[in-house]
Amino acid sequence: MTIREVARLAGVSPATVSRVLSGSNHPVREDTRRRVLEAAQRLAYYPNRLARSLLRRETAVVGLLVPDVSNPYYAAVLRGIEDVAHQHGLAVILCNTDRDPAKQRQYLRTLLEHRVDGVVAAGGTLTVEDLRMVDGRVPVVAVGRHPARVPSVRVDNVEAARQACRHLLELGHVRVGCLAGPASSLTARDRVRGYLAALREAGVQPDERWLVWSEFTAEGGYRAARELLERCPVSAVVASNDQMALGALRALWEEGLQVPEDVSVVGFDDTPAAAVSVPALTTVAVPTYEMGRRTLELLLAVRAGRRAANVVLPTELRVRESTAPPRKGHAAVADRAG
Amino acid sequence: MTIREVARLAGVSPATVSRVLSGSNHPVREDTRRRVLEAAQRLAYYPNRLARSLLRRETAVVGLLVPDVSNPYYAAVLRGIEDVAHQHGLAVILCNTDRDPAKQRQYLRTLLEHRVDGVVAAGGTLTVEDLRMVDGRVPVVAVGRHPARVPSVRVDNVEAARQACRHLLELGHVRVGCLAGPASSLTARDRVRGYLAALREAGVQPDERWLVWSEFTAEGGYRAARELLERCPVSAVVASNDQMALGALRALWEEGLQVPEDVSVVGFDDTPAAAVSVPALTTVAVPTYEMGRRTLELLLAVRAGRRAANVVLPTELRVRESTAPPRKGHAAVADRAG
DNA sequence: TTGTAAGCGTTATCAC
DNA sequence: GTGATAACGCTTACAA
Repeated sequence: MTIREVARLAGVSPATVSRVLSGSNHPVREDTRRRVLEAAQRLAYYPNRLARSLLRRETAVVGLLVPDVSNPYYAAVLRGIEDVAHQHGLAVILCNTDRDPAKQRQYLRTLLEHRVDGVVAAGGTLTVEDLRMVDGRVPVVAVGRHPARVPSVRVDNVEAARQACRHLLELGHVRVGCLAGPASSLTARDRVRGYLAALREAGVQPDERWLVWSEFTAEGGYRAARELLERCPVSAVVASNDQMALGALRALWEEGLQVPEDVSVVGFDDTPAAAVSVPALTTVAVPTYEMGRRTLELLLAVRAGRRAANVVLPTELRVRESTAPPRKGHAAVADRAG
Repeated sequence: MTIREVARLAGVSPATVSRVLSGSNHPVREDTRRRVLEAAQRLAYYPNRLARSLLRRETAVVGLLVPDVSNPYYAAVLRGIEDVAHQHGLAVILCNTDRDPAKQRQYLRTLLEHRVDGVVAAGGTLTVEDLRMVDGRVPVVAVGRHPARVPSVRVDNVEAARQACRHLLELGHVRVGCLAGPASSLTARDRVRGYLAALREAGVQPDERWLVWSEFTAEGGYRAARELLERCPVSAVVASNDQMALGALRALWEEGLQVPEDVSVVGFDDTPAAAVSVPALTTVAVPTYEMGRRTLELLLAVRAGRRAANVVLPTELRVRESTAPPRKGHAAVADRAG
């Protein structure tokens, strides 16, 4: 089923069919157009984009490199990206890198071979070397903090974490723990930096035992919280995302500690689960979906040769039920967690 | 940067370059091969798959139609699909249909135009009409229950829900509510059927007030649970997925009801959050990731013309902390929820 | 307003 | 073992 067969059925040349079907603005007589449309319809003809792309040197496909879609954070970003892509008639190829440099290079190679019109890198895993490989062949943009110098959309995680920690400090907490994401993640590191900054600004000397590195998962948060409780007493905890916070809630509960009475907990991202947990999580809302949308808009801008300014989206602390002032004398915490 | 330039630099013909680079088994002298590889390396040459695909009539791309990636269920399935695809050198184009028939048709059209080598449909949204459109142009397989007759990978949701409900019945519950997913979802309907079947098998006449239809989200579960509590007292609830169950936990807690002492709750899917919630959710584990893997393997089989038998994967009830026998006389429940 | 023909970058076929 | 050449299915000068 090719353009020639449609042309034959409609009694016109392939060129005319192309002009009708490809949305060219070349003039075509109205009834010719109708005949072509009808023929295409009858034959259930779908133009071959490979042929078109080969000629036009653009594919209307973009690639997305992401550590792992099953992480709700990236799933939300992806959704934003895909929505805007779809609006603009672009298809999205998904690549799960697992933060593995070799895997990522391999994906990048494939995307290049497919001659994608753009690449979106999420999760900060794109190296300078990767970027050299891509170099001018295809526009690249990033979501979230990134080592390589490419246009990006992100939030200020340092500031956001500082805000979260300050909330705790203002409630009167002094011994504030931090359940950090993997140190390989720039986002995780930024959130730790904000946490530490808030402490220092409040004149609190951070105790290194307060900081536990772990994974961005419920299980990771659970383990980190247990580790923290073993190390030393704290009256509050800032987790690096909501799943970790939820895991921490569980660990605290297992130790017989009440949230927020014995220990306050703040999460990050404001995923749907945060609002319905018991207690509902105080958390820093990160506009993940919107970040995805803006990222693709940025890519579109770069592709069109327009000026592409980096975008920093705002975060917002949502105070719910998991934070409160510390107990008067929180000996109880010290005792249990000791 | 084309194959001719590589050929020129290596001092050979394009044909030879192709033979070296495309993994053909046509013989090439060892040192010629080396020269070609070197030239390709030096020029950072990436073969153009559009040209290759046009000729070979296969693209090494598959399309995935899914209601919404930000739903963790589909994200997990997608991850399984993408992993196997990647292992076989296939790229995956992601399409979020939002269960919108028009949107889905549009995506299907795009996939057809891109000449994908296969289509995976998830979420049971593929209509018979859609299927006719695709008809023999490209293999199609499905994950989950499906109206159209295509090879599929699924679990027996009726049986799984029956198992969940029976667990409650065996604990001694009689008034068992059901928080159902959207009636537009075949999976949701199957889970309701299993729930009803278990009741009938136990000689319990289902009260229609026990069944509340809602969304597959935490918010949906929360609302459905509130609705149920307003309607009539129940001592147990089977939710149609874990997020709904989590939302129900919250609603119950707001009413001052203890889980599992006052009301037992069972979830569905066994997402990571289920294990760390308080109380930890009793739930029916659904092998989402594995379903994704098997689905792509099925597609590969169909594509290769091999026999493609439908796959039904097992589910497993995981009893944790959210279910227990009902209170002796559960007047308390009736009172509060009345 | 329509048609003819060249060519996008590969690979398969055939000759050498 | 290697090279010339003809497609693959479309779009776009250019000609009519």
